[in-house]
Amino acid sequence: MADARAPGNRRRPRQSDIARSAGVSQATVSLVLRGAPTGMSLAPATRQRVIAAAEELGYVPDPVATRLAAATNAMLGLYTFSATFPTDVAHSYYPILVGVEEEAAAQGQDLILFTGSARAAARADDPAAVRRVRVADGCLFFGRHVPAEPVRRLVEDGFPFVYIGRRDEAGVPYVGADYVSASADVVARLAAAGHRKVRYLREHDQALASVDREDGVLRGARDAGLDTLVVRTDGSDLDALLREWLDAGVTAVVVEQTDTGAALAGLGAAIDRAGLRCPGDLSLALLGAPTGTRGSAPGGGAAFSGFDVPMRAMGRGAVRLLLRLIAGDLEGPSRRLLPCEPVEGGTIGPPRPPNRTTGRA
Amino acid sequence: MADARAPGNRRRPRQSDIARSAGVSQATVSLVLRGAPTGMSLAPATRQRVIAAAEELGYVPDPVATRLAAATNAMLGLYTFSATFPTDVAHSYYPILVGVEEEAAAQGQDLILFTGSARAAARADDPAAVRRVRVADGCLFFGRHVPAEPVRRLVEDGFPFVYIGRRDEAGVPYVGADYVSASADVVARLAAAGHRKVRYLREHDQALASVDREDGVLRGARDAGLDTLVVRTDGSDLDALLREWLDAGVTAVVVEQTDTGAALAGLGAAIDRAGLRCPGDLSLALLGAPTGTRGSAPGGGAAFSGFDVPMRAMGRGAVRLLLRLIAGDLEGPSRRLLPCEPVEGGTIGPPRPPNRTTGRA
DNA sequence: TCAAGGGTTTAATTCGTATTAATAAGCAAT
DNA sequence: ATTGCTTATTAATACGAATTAAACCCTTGA
Repeated sequence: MADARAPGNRRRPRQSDIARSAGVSQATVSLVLRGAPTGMSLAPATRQRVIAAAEELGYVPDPVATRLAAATNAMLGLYTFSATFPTDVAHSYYPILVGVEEEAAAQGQDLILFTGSARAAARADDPAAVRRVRVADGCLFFGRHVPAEPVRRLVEDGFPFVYIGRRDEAGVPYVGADYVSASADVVARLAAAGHRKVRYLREHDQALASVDREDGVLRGARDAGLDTLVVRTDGSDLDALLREWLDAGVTAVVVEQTDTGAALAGLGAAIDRAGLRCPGDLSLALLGAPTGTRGSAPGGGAAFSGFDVPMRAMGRGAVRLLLRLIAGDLEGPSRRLLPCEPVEGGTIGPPRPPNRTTGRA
Repeated sequence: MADARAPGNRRRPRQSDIARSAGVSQATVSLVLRGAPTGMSLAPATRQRVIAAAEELGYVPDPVATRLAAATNAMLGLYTFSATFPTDVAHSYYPILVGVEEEAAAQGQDLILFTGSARAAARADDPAAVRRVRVADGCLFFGRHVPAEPVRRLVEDGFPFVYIGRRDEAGVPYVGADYVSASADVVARLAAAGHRKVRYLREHDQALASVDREDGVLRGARDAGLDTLVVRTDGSDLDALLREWLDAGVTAVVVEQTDTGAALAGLGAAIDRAGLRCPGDLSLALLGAPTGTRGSAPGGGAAFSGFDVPMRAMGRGAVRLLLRLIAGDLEGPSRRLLPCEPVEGGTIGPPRPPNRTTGRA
């Protein structure tokens, strides 16, 4: 088991090889390459010889050994509880990865994707596997289904990590999005456009992101004095519900955007089947608009009105926060909520006059 | 720097703690927890005591130490030479990552993205930085601009690695796509549709992928006895060229798909400006069609005809090959070209009759 | 000449686990 | 009682680098 080396293969050079080659001790090699502590000096000639030998042999420090000796290795972990690179292009999380990668690269940090470990952990139902993240200097966590216990242990051990997305657990650092304010703001915009009767469509999911949006919607509705109702759906058979809403004088619908997009897809299908136009017949707002070109709404194909989740910024911010935690020089709070940019879009208009008839029977 | 431990929490338990608690040696603990080699037996009572103590203390093995002792670390590297890591889904290489991650996860391997190192290497123009990939058990390389020297060193050292994309250098294992056959096949399809006069538009790039496509086009044209000409472009000002072609009786154009997409974009713009329809006025074929929905062609918006680069399969295949190299049990060749799937699309039609006038003056 | 001092280098130890060679203990047979 | 043979356990060491205390120069100054 020990020998996984391909045949006919020189061993990776280590510090002792350099030492022998340069005629010094391993300790000296470490001091030269790692940098001597203040007050200790190396002879320039020695330094040169060591560096030359290291170059000659193609030495690269073993991050595992480095890590075991309690230093850092310029590697950040990324532990996701789903695929890191989503196969489905419709998957909405990848801008986070873009942000993480951008910032990590800018900071000279490499990235370890614990996809193999995560998969193994899930398959074997082995909560201890999360510990593997300790090979990195610190780790980003991301995803909905997170085993609480192993993460609690990481906190306890003082291992630096950051969640992407808000978390409730005490002492867990995170970088999230301020869904509450953003959602309230969307409702306020509907109110400003003249809407009085609004419905909020969400999924059955218990995720914090969903809870926050609902909180925001309710807060915005209360502040504006709107008639609002929260409805949960799995996205199927929304035709009757839509009809009912229209008959009751509802003029605007707010939908949450999730990773599955079930609620949105279901509503969109129902709107198309009913032959409704947006925002002519019905105003639509999306809490968390998908980025780029994929945001064409049903009933006319306009860009969704709503807000933009700053996913890329979250990724970047999480990396920055993590690096501060690793360095230990954290002054401010280790929990941050980033503001969501309002998206004007084209699906919010004035409310449809109650007398006008809808698309078709 | 040394202390990454949060203040005031106890050190996490290690094997020696269990040993003390159970009244055995550390070696025994390791043997119990890890499993003794065949031929060596543990007393059931001892085993019980050790397991109980480990449970009691909440022991979890330190993966860092485990790997330091075990020599292989179940980590595969991924090093790209492009300016930015293709985490953006819009990037044409993204499916490769999907494939790599899929297969790595399935094999229980974690993935190290050397984005930070690559960036640093590029910035400092330090070819030695590539050596950092040795922290992984093996590495995948990917990208057009590859510093030859450090890679040659890796070959020399016997470090297991695999290129994604064909390489000329001797002894470099790769998983690529058979652009030659696929391109020849596309030309054959044009010939079968009745086209006699065809132009091939490519970029100035010297990349092997471009060379292969041109070779394939030329081979296909020769086999079918077509009148063919290769034209290089940077994608700008193709209007005059397009006009010239039409006047000369050209009825089909083949374009290469690259990471920049410059040639294709330029031709598309020229076609749109000329008000041409595809395939009514001109047949189009794309060598390496973008996957999914992004492939709508100019002059009508049909899906491109051409072939599909099996990027996902390349990613998966590269991981599999790399693991075989690492394990050392390689029987077959370490160079593989995967076939490209032909894509029917809607931009190849019968040639336009020579008498009919084109879109506009 | 010896001691003191400063600049350089190294021996020794640490990190936590895996593994092997060696030891100890138990028991049967001689 | 001694040898021989299992079975159970441990001492010792490797893994590769970081770190500290100690040793080694080589000058100066007395």
